[in-house]
Amino acid sequence: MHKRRRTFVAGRDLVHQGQSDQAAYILASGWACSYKILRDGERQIVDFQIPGDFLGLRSVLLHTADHSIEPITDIEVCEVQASDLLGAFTRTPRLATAVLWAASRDEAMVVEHLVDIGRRHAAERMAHFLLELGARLSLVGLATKAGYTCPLTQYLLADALGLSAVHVNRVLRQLRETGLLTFRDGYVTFDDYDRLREFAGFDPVYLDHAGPLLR
Amino acid sequence: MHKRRRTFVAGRDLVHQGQSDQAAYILASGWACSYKILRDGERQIVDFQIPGDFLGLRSVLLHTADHSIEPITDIEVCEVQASDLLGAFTRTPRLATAVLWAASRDEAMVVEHLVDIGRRHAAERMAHFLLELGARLSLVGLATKAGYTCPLTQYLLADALGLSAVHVNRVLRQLRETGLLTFRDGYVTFDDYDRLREFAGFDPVYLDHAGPLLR
DNA sequence: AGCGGCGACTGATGTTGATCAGCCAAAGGC
DNA sequence: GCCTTTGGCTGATCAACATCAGTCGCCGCT
Repeated sequence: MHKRRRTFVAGRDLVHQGQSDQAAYILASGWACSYKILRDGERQIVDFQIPGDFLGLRSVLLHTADHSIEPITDIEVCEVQASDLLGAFTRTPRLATAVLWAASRDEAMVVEHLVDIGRRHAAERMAHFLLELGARLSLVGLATKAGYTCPLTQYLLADALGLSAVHVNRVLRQLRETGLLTFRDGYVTFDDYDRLREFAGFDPVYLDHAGPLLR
Repeated sequence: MHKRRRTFVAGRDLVHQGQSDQAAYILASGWACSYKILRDGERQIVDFQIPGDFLGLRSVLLHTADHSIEPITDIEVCEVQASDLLGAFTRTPRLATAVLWAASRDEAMVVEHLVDIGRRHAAERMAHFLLELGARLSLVGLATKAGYTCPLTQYLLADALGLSAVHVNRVLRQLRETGLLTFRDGYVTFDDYDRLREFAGFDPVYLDHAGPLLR
């Protein structure tokens, strides 16, 4: 499959809401986020993408981007042409199953964020979110049970969790003071992983470590 | 593909959170909902399914159900065996693309619900949700711009929108009193479709009427 | 006829998290 | 050296929505 390596700088949109006939990308290094903007200027971040994640798959399949993607840090990606991707499915059906699996995993994460925002209060929500991120990062060797480096600002967390930046700050303080987790100077530390897991009701089955090809 | 026709009664779960090696279903008649239960008994409904929708696709691909599915009315479904589905992909790669498209559309809807709950206030949220449902129903001939019959209770709406049942009631009253929409006796009436659309900021591009095979 | 259950509906009270308004430290531009 | 920007942090006030505690009408049961 034809893959072109490209780099993008932080802050400049990679995919823009409403664009059509978009390429897809695989994120090689750096962090990005996918989000939607509403009429009134409010922003909802749907998910953060970390190295190894697929970017813009939905834009390709639906022919038009229903969301934007912005690099949070400078990033490197491999570009995958839409036609190449769809063509490869006919030649390698197993690839189609694998991509379908990846899409399902993405959807499961979005569902979990929906539950976060709909039914967990701010502190649980934050804890659950940072635990999920940790679990995903540890799959690519970027986190341990102790913690991970994390380039997110409190504003980004607010837009992802449906909170105000002010409240994010208070919630982080609360989590720090109760000895559950510390987020400071770009580093997340799990001060008491088990109690934190219990507090957030975090159950990582939906991240499905197994992958599409086992069984 | 082997398809077995089955019926289920309202209220008895079709798929249960944590089950593995589940079959998938295509909903032939009736309504269902997919939801997650939290430790504390709170429930978040992720989406409602209407005739023509795929049920439990994610459970098949991830090998284990991360959510439950409950029929809201008595329903009829066609059962599709997991092995048949995955086998068919290798014989008919186009089918894989079609299913991938369907999965992307599902994900786009979940994303829209995330935006609903994260960044729209209760009345906008309700309006947007009922408009989306109307748009989906009209694709299968079950709704017009005037309205549609809708078996949902206020409790179900509350669990879907992340509100309390009490507040759902108040919001519905408000929408009725401002002449936007009326939900009464199992029927949703759009009293002023254009103003309602404007009010909710509803833009149905993500429902992608085109389908996977055009272009 | 009487009872129990369910869904719609309402007023009073309480809490969560938004908003406003501001401070401080670090980093970069000129 | 000064000015501006950015991100983290805080107290005071306020609105949205939850919770509690009911009422009412309808239906099916015995």
